[in-house]
Amino acid sequence: MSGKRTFDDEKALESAMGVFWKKGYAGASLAELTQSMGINKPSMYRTFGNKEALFIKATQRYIEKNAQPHFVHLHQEGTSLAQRIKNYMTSVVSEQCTAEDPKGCYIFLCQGEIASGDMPELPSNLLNQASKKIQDALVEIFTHDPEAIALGLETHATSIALCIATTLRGTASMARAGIPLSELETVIEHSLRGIGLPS
Amino acid sequence: MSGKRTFDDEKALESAMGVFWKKGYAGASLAELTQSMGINKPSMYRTFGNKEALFIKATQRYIEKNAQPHFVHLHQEGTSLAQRIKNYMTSVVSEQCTAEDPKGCYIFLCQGEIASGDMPELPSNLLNQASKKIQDALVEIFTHDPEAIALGLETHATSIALCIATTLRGTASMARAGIPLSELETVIEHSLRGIGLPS
DNA sequence: TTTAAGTTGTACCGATCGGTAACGTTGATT
DNA sequence: AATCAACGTTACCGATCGGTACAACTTAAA
Repeated sequence: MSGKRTFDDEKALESAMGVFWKKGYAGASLAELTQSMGINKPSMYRTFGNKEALFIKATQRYIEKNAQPHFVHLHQEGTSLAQRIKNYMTSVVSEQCTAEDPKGCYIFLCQGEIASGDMPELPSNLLNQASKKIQDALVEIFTHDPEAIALGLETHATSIALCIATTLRGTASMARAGIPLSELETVIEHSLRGIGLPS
Repeated sequence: MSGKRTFDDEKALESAMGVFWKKGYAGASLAELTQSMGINKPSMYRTFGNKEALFIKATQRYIEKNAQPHFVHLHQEGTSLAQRIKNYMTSVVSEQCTAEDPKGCYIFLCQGEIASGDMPELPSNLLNQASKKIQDALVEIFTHDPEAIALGLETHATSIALCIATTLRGTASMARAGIPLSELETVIEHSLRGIGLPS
C-alpha cells in the first residue's frame, strides 16, 4: 500500500488553499481538507505539521501565486498611471469573480476571522501583513511615480491608497455575494473617478 | 429557583445578536451564545426554538434596530442630495467603527458565510434580502429624487447604487480590520466624488 | 536477505458541537 | 389545597472537532 509518497505536496497544498478560500480558517474541517487533498489525516500531519501550519503554508502560496502577480500591472512600462491602476484593479476583481476559484478574496475573507478571536497569532500576523502590502504598494506608486506627482496625488497618497484598497474589499464582498464581474467593472471606473484618475 | 422567567427575552436576543455579529453564524457556539445571554441551553431552546431560529430573530432585530435607522438620512427634508447620501454613508460607517459593538457589519459578515455552504436556507434568504434592501433604497433615491434626476443620475441609478453599496462593504471590511472612522471618512468623500456627488 | 526508514489506513483519543430528556422547583389558576 | 404549566439545572445524547498511536506494508540501503 505504501513506502513512497503517493501524492504531490504542491497539489495537495493547492487543494487545501481552495478549501480555506471557500470556508475560511475555522470553517475548514480537517476532514474536508484531507478529502480535498486526496490524503488522510496522518499524512497531512506528517507533511505539514498541523492545521495552523497548513493554513500558513496555504496562505503563503495564495500570496505568492494569486495575490502578488496582480502587482505587475502597477509597474507596466509605457502605460499611463490611470490605466495601470485600472488594470491592477480589474485583474484583482476578475480573480474575485472567477468561476473556477471560490468567490471573493482569500486574504480579506480570512482576515475578517481575526476579529472573531479564533484565529491564532501567526496566521493573524501573516494576513494583516499581506493586506498591508496592498496599500503599501499603492502608496509607493502615488509617492514615487512621476505622473502621480505631477497630478498632485502624492500629498494624499495614503488616503487614495486606502480608497482603492477599500474598493477592492468591497468588490470581494460583492463577488462573494454573487455579483458578476461585468457589474463590478463599473465600480472600478467610478472609484477611479473619485480619486482623480478617470480613464 | 424558577417558575417565572428570570430573564428578558429582548435583552437575551440583543446579547445573542452581539455574539453573531462578532463570530458569524457558524462561529457562534451555543455555549458562548447562552453564556452571553445569561441563560442555559434548555431555556434558549424553549424560548427561541433552535440556533437557526435564534439567528433569524437576532438578524431581524439587527435589521430593525441597527440597519434600517440609517435610511432616515436618505430622506431628510431640506438637505441636498449629496449631503443626504454622505450623511447616510457616514452613519453606516460610524456604526461599523463603533467601539461598543463588534467591528464591521452584521449583514455583510454573515452573508459572506453563505458562500461557504454552511448557512441554512432561511437565514440565507433573509441576509440576501436585507443586503438587497440597501441597494434598492439607493436606486429608489436616484430614480425618483428631483435633484438626482436633474443631475442625470437616474440613467445609471443601479450602477451608482452598486458603487455606494460596494464602498460600504469595503468600509465594513476595513473597520473589522481595525481601520478607524477618521480614515474611512475620506473614503466616503472620494466615493461621492466618483459618482458625481462631491460635497 | 536482513534491516531501517518512511508511508498509508484504521481506529481511536478527549473535547466540543447542536440539541434534549428528566427532575425538582416555582407561581398562577381553580 | 390541589393542580398544572412553565422554569432552571444537570446530565446526557450522537456527531464531529483537531490530533495521534499503531500496525501493515513498501521501498531503499546495507
